[in-house]
Amino acid sequence: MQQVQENIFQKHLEKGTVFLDRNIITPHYLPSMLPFREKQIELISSGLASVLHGKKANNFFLYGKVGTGKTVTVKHVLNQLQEFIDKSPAMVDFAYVNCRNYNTKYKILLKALGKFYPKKDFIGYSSAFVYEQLLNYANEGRHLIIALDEVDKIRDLNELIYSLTRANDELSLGSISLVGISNNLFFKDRLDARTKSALLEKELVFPPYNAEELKTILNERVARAFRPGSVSSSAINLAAAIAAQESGDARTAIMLLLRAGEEADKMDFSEVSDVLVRKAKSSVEEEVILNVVCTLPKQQQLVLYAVSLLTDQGKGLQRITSMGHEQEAVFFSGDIYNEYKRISLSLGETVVSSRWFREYVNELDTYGLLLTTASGKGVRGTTTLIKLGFDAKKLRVVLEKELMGE
DNA sequence: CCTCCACAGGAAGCGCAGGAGT
DNA sequence: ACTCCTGCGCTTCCTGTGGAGG
Repeated sequence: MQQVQENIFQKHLEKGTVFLDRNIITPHYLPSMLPFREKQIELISSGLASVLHGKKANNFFLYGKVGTGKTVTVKHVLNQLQEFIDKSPAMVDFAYVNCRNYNTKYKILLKALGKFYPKKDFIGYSSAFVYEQLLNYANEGRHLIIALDEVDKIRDLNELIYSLTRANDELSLGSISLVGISNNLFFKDRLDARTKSALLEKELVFPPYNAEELKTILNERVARAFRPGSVSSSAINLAAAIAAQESGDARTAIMLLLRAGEEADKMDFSEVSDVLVRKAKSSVEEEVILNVVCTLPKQQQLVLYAVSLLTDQGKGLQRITSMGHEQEAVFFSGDIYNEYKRISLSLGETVVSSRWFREYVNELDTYGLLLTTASGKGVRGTTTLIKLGFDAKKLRVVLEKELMGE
């Protein structure tokens, strides 16, 4: 009697899983339908459609918080445009650039040119040459659209916008238009007037999703990402509710279900329940924080560490609330500065002036890592009260790894 | 009331790196 | 290869605000 030896990988394939197509429930997945963004899609596509009539398109500027569908919407519109010009060729081309990775004028132009001339390699050529090539490409009568995701990350944005608007004046045929995307609402203030009026020709706001909308989005994804019936409706509702409460962020909602699904597989459960979603909550939160915190400059990490250390040690001010006395982790900016100085010195890091320290605090505030309030009345004239935006213990662990890891 | 303290945030300026012009 | 220019990160200085205390 001959027994067929099973391949050792077979059992992993047959091992139960709640997923049908895990890829669909990741934040990178590009869905073909974008519920609750019909208006934005319509506005952008009608604005860009003028390139099909051989005219320059409007410059667009889109902003909204993380996970409000800015990137997905733009990619969706561009995909549709590609499909359209595949069928009925037009002198139109576009490039999508994520400026987190390509954060200077030169790198961006190079990246765009790489899309326009897939066969050529421009690495090593001068900035002026690359710019000329781009102009030549447009001057053959092409209308170009360049989408700049995370525009606020560009170091020499004024320079870039100036070059590209000037390019349009120089071109006899063709044009170059921009679609800027940002989640930093304050970054507009850092631009000079000329750049502002050029880039902000048409502005579009992406509002956060509410719990109902998130539910619809999740339901649609779950139907294709998971096996039928393997996700309880209470799990979906909870994931939507958590994400809506935090920030209206579809990315968080999707990550919650992804992690909950992975946990279900690990435990050999056949259903993703709300219990697993709740369990996934802290690990997703940590992931989000970790991503933001790790990309912070060292000095800002030190400031953040000072606040989390003081918070964790329970040294906050005692404040009187309507509920009576409560220990709350609120600090004066001066006390944080002293703690920051102490930590930096002991780690052998440079110590910045208190003026610059205040700039760091403001920046951490815009990321939501710190919550600041003007003291108003009752304390030390006008000062800033500082509170931690996230769990002190978790932040402390992450930062200690970051700062003292090596 | 005046002065001092503790701080906010604007303005000017400084050293540096890197890109452009020659 | 060299200067010149420019933007960036930062310090220094300064004006303003408002409570605390003499």
